This record gives sequence, C-alpha cells and structure tokens, in this order.
Amino acid sequence: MNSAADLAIETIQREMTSFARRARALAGRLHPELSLVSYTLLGHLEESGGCRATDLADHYALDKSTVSRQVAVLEREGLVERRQDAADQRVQVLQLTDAGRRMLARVTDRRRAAVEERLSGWTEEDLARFASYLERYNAGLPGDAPTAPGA
Amino acid sequence: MNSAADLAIETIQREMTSFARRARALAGRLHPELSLVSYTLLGHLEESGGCRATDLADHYALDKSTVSRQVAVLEREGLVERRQDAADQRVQVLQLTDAGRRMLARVTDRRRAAVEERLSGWTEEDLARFASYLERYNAGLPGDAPTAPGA
DNA sequence: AACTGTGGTTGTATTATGCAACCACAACGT
DNA sequence: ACGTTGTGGTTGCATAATACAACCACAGTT
Repeated sequence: MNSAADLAIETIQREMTSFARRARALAGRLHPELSLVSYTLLGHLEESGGCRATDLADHYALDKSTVSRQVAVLEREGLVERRQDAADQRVQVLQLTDAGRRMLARVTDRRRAAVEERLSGWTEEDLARFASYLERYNAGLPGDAPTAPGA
Repeated sequence: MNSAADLAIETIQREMTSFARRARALAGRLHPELSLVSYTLLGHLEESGGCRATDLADHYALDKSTVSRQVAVLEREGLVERRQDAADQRVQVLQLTDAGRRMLARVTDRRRAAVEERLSGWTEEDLARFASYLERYNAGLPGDAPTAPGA
C-alpha cells in the first residue's frame, strides 16, 4: 500500500465530488436558458451529427422517458428536430436545428469563458496536463464515451 | 491568444461538464442510501466539526429552505443531530452522530474505491499532479461556490 | 419599545427523474 | 401468414430536489 498515492486518490475523490456538487448551480447561473442536462444532450447531438433518443439515454445513463420529455421540450423550443428513419419506422433521428446550434455555441462559449477565467494564471504546460488527465479519467469509465478525441 | 492553451481550456470545459453530468447517476448507483447532496452535507459537517444550516447553504449555493429540509431528513435518519447554541438562541449547531460518521465513512470508502479503480495504472506522480490541479481549480473560483449568489 | 438583521421552517410551485404500462413497429420462428 | 418476442418511444403515475416568498423567533441597535 502506497500512502502518497492513497492520499492523492482521496483528494481526487473529494475534489471531483465537490466540483460535481457545484456544477448544477453553476450551470443555472451561467446559462439559465439551458439546463446542464439539456446542454449535454445538445452537445451529444452536435458531436454525433444526429442520433436516436435511446442513444442519448444509454450514453447518459438516463431513463428513456426522461430523455423523451427533455427532447420534447427542446423540440418545442425549436432547438432540435426529429425525422423518421427511412429504414426503421420506429426510429426518430434527432438533430440540431440551426437555432440549436447557435444556442449550443453561445452556451459553450459562456462556459468556456468561465473556465478560462478560473484557469487564468496557469501555465500552458499545466493546462495541457490537466486537460489530458481529465480526458484520461473520463475515458476510463464504463458506460460512456469520451468526446472528440481527435482534438 | 494562445491556441494550445485555448485547446486545453476547451478540453477541460468539456471534460468537466461530462464528468458533472454523470456524477449524479454515479452516486445513485454507488450509494443509493445517500444522495450526492446529502453526502456532501455530511462531509462538510465532518470537516467543520459542526456548523450551522446557513453555513451549509452558503457553502453549497443552496437555498436555506433546501438545506432545512435535507437536514430534517438526515436528522430523521439519525445521521445528524442539532443542539441549540448557548450564545445565540437562534442558532442550531449541526453535528454528525456516530451513525452519521459511520455512514459517511462507508460511502466515502465506496466512492474512493470507485475512483481508485479508474485511476489504477496511473503513476504516483500523475496522481499527485492531478490531485493538485483539481484542488487548485476548485480553490480558485472567483465567481463560484462562496456566498452571495445574488451579487 | 421599535426597528432591523439573522437563522430557520413551512407553503407552494417547478423541474428532473425513474418505473411501469402502454403503443407501434421489427424480426423471427413456426 | 400469424403469433411471439424484442426495440424505440410516449404517457401516467410517484418522488426528490430545488427555489422563492412568507413567516416566526431571537439578536443587536437605537
């Protein structure tokens, strides 16, 4: 047993928890017009270039009914649209509308700016390392996929 | 602007968001008996060695009514207890009970184990650096966690 | 004593969520 | 062809977490 590593793990656990706890409130302040969940759903639609509701549910460990309702809201707001899949009449492929893309870009930018402010004063090396650690941490999860690894 | 730094910031934003999104579901799977919020409230009580409901509300950017109800539940479950502050009759100092401490330890351990599993294979150096980055990130919030949400 | 501020609770509404039941269609097996 | 089983999605509940506003009790001032 390695106590230095254990200490680091304990710290990582604590800090990740603390961060997660604040994330929702932060999202509410930063972009009240788009909840954290809606934001990630839109983000996934952009990344994937369109997918099914079931895919979203699987990806985010949400019940399909929850996704169904969230998507209904996003559709009512004109941020996503659905079209019947030609090959399978059960399937509705979801896609961002232009308004959805704009909204996503706007919110992403506001989030990015907030993160950037917190990271002001960090060296480029530290930023790069922190980014890679986070990617590595998230990639190690079963049941979800990392985003845009090509970057 | 520095495009390498910008790229890192973008990645950090994305990965932190992705992590935050999953945190709630993860907590539900890992310890259904204690929500993420309850867990952090208990954790704060342990750290602080007892504090007021208002302190919890400030610290986690929650409405005091929310904290009041959460604490009521925790008290009903025997995990926290309150005692009147001798110096100020308005104040109820909240403290963990032994059962609360045990529950917190149990859940922390399960969370720590989950984190540890994801971090298996990391070098001690990487762990230490990741931990310090997270601490630095969380500590340096100009516009987050602390008090006055209205400001 | 009156006013003002602080700690806390309760009433009410909203939102996110899950589970179960359901519908429509698809894919098989006979 | 027809029933059975599986998949994608919606809807009817129920519940948890949350905020805001109104309120109560006490503290500190004036």
